[in-house]
Amino acid sequence: MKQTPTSILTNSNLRKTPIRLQVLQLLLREETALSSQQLESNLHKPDRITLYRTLRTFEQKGIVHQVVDGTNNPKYALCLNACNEHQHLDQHAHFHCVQCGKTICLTEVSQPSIHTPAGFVVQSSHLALQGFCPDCIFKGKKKKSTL
Amino acid sequence: MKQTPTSILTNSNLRKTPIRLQVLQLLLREETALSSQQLESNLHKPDRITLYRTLRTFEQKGIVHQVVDGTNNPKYALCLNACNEHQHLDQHAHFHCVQCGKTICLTEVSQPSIHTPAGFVVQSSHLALQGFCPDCIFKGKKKKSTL
DNA sequence: TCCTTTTTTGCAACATCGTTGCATTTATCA
DNA sequence: TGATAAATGCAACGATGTTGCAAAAAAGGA
Ligand SMILES: [Mn+2]
Ligand SMILES: [Mn+2]
Ligand SMILES: [Zn+2]
Ligand SMILES: [Zn+2]
Repeated sequence: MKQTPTSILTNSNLRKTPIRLQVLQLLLREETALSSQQLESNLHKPDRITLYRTLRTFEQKGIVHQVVDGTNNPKYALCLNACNEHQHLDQHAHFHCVQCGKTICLTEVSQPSIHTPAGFVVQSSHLALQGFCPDCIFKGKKKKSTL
Repeated sequence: MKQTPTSILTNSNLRKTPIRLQVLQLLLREETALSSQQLESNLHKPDRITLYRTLRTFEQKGIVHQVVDGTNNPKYALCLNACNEHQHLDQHAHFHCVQCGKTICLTEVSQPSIHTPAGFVVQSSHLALQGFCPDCIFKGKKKKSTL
């Protein structure tokens, strides 16, 4: 079934409030991961604190996952359907375009298997790639998008 | 030749000031990457602003590299000798211990080669691993170290 | 529709992190 | 031991993120 803001909130037993619906709408429309600032500047009646709480709630419920893209500026993207309040299953790489600033989930690129030095026990990993996204390889697009 | 705080500053044409010498001493002694807060709390007469400027200068000169360990809290570690003011060559993975909080450069683990989707041009990457470090696999050590 | 219950919001207040401008101090070297 | 350039220390500011608490709003049943 296709996901809608309403269906997502219903499935997670969360009330349908304006900010939550708007955040989900933005994340569903964009294919990219968004920072809290990017979300805030695209909301209708934004309240910083409510947005932070919204994102935390979504993360706890398995609706969004926090993205590590190497900028030390946390981004948020929709989880795959398999995630829920008990576990996150978002083991894919992420790409950050140094030209337009977009951060993209590479859902088809799974975490590489690493030969870790003896004595280390790896539980999870983040792979963040930097470079040029398909839109930016060709000359035209130069400016950072606000979304 | 063995690196000392003094030799490092001399090689980079930087003046030998107390804070710079202390930061280098800490980074040389610890095998781990340290955050600006961790550094600050282990300095003798710390000034936050001077420390930030010190770290920025060191990064520009190829003395330290900023470490992405997945916590969104930037860490700093000494570069290999090959780095300089023109280029950084620190393409290794980093490990963050969820028990003791230490972040360790895995200099022997180089970046994995990734099969990126068509259209993306990768220039650099960060691989951050999370789990238990050798010191923390066995029961004893439970508390986060301040260094 | 209206009332009750529970969740969610909005605001104030605060903490941490990081940056810039500028006058003062200090390291370096002649 | 000065002269000079580099580095520091401080004030001031902006951005980010958190908590407590009273007010508002969503949900569901009467
Ligand atoms: Mn993702
Ligand atoms: Mn490193
Ligand atoms: Zn791009
Ligand atoms: Zn450890």
